[in-house]
Amino acid sequence: MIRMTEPSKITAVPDHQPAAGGIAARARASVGPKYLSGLNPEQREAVETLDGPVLVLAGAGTGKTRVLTTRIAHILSQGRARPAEILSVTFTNKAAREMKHRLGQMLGHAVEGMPWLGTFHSIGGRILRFHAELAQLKSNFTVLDVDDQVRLLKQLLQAENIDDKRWPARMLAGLIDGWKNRGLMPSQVPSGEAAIFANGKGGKLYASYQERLKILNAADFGDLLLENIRIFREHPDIVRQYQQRFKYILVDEYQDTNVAQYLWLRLLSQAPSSGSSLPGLTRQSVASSQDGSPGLDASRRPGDDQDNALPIPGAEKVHVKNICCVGDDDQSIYGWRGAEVDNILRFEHDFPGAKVIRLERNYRSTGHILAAASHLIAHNEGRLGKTLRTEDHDGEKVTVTGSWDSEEEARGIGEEIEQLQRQGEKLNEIAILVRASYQMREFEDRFVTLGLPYRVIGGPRFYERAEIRDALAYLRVINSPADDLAFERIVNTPKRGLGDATVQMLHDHARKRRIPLFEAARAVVETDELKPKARGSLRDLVTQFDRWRAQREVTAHTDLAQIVLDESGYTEMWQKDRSADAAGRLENLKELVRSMEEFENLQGFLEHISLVMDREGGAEDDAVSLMTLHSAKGLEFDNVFLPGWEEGLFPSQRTLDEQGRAGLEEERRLGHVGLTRARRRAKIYFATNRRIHGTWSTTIPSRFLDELPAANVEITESKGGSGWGGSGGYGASRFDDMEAFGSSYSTPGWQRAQANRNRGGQGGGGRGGFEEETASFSTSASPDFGSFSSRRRGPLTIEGELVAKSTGTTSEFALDDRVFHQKFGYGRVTKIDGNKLTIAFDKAGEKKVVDSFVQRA
DNA sequence: GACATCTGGGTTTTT
DNA sequence: CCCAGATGTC
Repeated sequence: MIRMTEPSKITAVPDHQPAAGGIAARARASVGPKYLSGLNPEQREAVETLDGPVLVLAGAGTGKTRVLTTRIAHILSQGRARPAEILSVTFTNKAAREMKHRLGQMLGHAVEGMPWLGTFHSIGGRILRFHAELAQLKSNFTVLDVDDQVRLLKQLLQAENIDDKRWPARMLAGLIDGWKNRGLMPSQVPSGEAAIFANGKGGKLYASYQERLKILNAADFGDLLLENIRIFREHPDIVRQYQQRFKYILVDEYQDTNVAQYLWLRLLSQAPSSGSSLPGLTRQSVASSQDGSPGLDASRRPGDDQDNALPIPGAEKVHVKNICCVGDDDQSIYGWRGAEVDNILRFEHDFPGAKVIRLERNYRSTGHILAAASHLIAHNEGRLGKTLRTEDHDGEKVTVTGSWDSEEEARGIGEEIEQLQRQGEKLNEIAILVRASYQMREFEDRFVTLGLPYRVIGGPRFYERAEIRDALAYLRVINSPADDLAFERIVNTPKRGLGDATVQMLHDHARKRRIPLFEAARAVVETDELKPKARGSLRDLVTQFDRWRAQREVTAHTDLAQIVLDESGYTEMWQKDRSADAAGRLENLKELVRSMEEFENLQGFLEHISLVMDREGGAEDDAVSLMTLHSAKGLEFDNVFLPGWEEGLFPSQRTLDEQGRAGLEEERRLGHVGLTRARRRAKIYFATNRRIHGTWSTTIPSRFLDELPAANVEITESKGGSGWGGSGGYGASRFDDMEAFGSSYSTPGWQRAQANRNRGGQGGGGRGGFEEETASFSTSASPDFGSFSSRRRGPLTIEGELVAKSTGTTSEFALDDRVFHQKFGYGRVTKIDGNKLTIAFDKAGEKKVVDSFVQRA
């Protein structure tokens, strides 16, 4: 067994007595229910401590989900509560689904009766629908997504004559979102903050935005919780009702909660008997050792004053009931969108008498990987401190590999993946985790060339796709005629000759009479204010909607959706579209209609679509996963590649600039998350030159590399040779004074990296002459590429890889063939080399691809 | 009103 | 460099 020797930085909680606890646990284990067997003593304690507040600090890979689901099973089987009396919140639908699934397995039947297991937003939305009238909404209100929000704000800005170039709607949306995340209603926004937008109009805009939402019978994501909080505060009888209902509360990923979610939980977690105020709602100052940036600090904290003023009447005495929060402060990576690590750091203070349980036994990674991750995260100061340990063997060391530039990095990783594949590794067990999504393209290009199957995780979600949003807009207008945003979205989609001018006049008309756009349209077609052509198509549209609404009564909602898509000409619009992704979009539309079957009716579907629709699937095929570090949280792979560990990219310069020390610590946690995704192999990369926004710049290795423990890390040479060209002209490193764990590294590569780093400063000009086309060669086939420059300039290198990789068989394609590629669309074959084709794509430009990836068009 | 050209801006992402 | 939004032209 390997034990990390890193001492806990903060030990707010004494260690539990291993002897006594262990014996007691073992004694119980022999008689306990079946679902408890196989839990280690800490996990078991987390499951069995049912009374009072519990914080489970669950490090990466320590069986967090298992504890949560077992705890629910335990509560149920002990008869402590019925399924409908347990509130269990997660952040993502995926996590909620996973819990439901595992619970079903554990209990041996599907968990139909857990209506309150879901995401914060879906549960908040559910509660809000019950009390919609208290928020001046109807229970069929629409949930707006960011796009709708921004368009609405744009309209408000126009109405106020504010230049939306100088004051972009998107920025205002971000501000409002931030306020809502902090639980602030328009009247509670600190005046200083409200004033920063549009010369003091920010607060007023927030207020009028809220008014507009009510008129549109709509709520945004933030409202789903904020309106809950307001209703709870203003109606003690209602909050009491929920407090009584929820006998147990479980929270997943507590480190990611924001202030609003925290307040919401506080309100629900009080014992119903006390209609009391909440101590601990005073959020002043927990130690803020990690807050190094005063400016940011000031902007993050002002909400606190507001929190102090919570208008909750009643006695002092508080009974907090059985709330169990599970989280890992070391995996808090969403501070930039309002998550408050403080929530978890302050748990014991907020919930007096809380029991804190640490899960420190890692069941995922090998010794070296865990040691590297632990050592890295130990550099953070603001943490509760955990000491992860594993009983697994040491395994392979974490590797650090430097390359000349990002192309070489991608090439090297591609080769290593092929190597792993030859060793029998499943591609599904290989992931590349990047800091920023622009890093992905280089890998995609490379994989396409190699013919290596891959999938990108994350990216635009299903319901964010234009075609889905369009289809939904049609259905929204049918369901809710007051939904102006939806109407506006589809009024001229597909093109009907109803452009800006027409819409503008509908707006005027609607505003004058205070009616929705749709009704305005109905009225306007009776007049001759529009040109005959526009008038005709608008009349047709109104008639169509009337007909669809009538059909709704007698037609299944899935059929109706299909009818609407067909009759509106929307399907046809994509059928006619010759672009590469049209086929995929039609497929998505089919998928949308199919997914409607799970819902009772149109109303039910629309209520949930914006909250629970996420893309899934595609996991059947064996493919390498490509994603950001953020979207990797919660996942694990045998083999994890971590490219781009360079100053500026990772840690991200922008985070450092904006959030200072706290930002650096969050970046470091991101590194920790990345490493702990790996079960057996973790491979880190950095490049000396990287192209950012089109220009090449020279970079220096990430300071995080210095923070890895030398004993668990192996420095390897970049495949294909000498790494660093170091073109001089640097200033002193900012990090010379940082503790350098890696200073004892002795391989040539590392020394060169160090030498380069110590000369390093901010990239500055290194615009090397890399304009030449990618030198794609296969190292294994070309052992003697000596120096970088000889590789770079030699024309043969371009052919090297193609020759090496060619199958030798003649391609079934001929020059000038018209072909279609899933990703790049249509194109023409310009060159053939064995099974590798060079294709000039209509949209995507010239690419080299393997012939099996294209078909004749 | 529809299409072409231009400019500016560019982490991370859930709901 | 590459995309989205905004402006300009027919």
